[in-house]
This record gives sequence, structure tokens and C-alpha cells, in this order.
Amino acid sequence: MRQPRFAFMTKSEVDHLEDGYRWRKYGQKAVKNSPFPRSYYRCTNSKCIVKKRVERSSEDPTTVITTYEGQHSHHSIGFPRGGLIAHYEAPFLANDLNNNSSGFNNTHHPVMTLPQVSSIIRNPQFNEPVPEDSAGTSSKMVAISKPKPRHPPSNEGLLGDIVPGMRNRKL
DNA sequence: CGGTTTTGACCTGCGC
DNA sequence: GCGCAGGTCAAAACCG
Repeated sequence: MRQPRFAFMTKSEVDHLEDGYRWRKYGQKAVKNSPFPRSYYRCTNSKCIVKKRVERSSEDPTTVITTYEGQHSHHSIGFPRGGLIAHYEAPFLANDLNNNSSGFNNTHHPVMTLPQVSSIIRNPQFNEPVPEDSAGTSSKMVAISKPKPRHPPSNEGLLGDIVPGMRNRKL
């Protein structure tokens, strides 16, 4: 069974990005490409088999590469209206999937504005070694977010709900 | 006391 | 068949 898998780069100083879901770390491995270890997280919900892989970019220590694998079968915690977030990101993701290699300003392109994400831009020259990207199931993006220490304000569910959203479009 | 994090060991897949 | 790299598990420690 193929898990919808996509990765994106998040400009943040903290590895532990709060995306509205509860994650439990189950492993950590050192990768050869990066001097930084890679962390493996899993959703704490037993019904949810979503896995998350957090890896810090070797070239940009301030950038973390987060790889989501699977889809949440529930909404984010502390954010009952999580489905709403899908409306924010779904079109944006669909656009990305349809124009996977279109020209785009790699400057600050405020596609969306969230309490956590200042701006999400697509980097056309994203030839970074994103190991999990191969087919069209993945989306490459760079999210410039404010370094969030912990505990979201109230509106969260940044990433989780976009997974079923894009999966709905693909499958 | 319960849940989470940490860390080493173990297992599996792939390449040589 | 062996070695390497990646991924997962499990026990102990730690924190709230």
C-alpha cells in the first residue's frame, strides 16, 4: 500500500515543528548526507498511522526537511475546524502538482498566510537531494515559518489536513 | 502514574 | 555473501 508521501522544507530553528498533531518520537538515525541526525515521529493516535521524518538540511542548518508519510484519519488536536485548513492548502497543493516545474519566483511569494507560516514559496530550482521525492506524489515547497517553540495559539493543523486533500485529488 | 523521549540493538533491503 | 544505510523496536529514564 502506497502512502501519500510528500516533503517540504521549513525554515525554522526548531526541529520539533508544531503542526497541530501529536507526535511521538520512535527513532533517530544519523544520515550520511547531513551531519544532523534524522528523527522519526509517529502520530500518537492509534488509528492514525501517519509517520513523520524530520531532517535538518545539511546546507541550511536553519532549514528542516519534514517528510510526511500517510494521512491523518482525524483532525488536528486543539483545532476542531481543521478541515478548514484544507481549503487553504488544497488548491495550492493541486496547483503545485499540476505545475510541478513551472516558472516561479523563488523570492518571497506569499501564497498563503497562516499564523505559523508567513509565506510558502515554491522553489523551481529545488534540485536538492530530497530522497523521498521521485514520482508526482510529492510536493516540493519551502515554508518560511516563524520559529515556533511549542504550543500553538489556537489555529493549527498546518500540514496534516492537506495530506488527505491532495490524496483526494490524486487517487 | 502515564505518556514521551532517548538510545542502542536488531532487522531488512540494496549494492557490490 | 557481505557490508552499508535506513527504518523500527523496546527498555529505561525523564517530565508533567
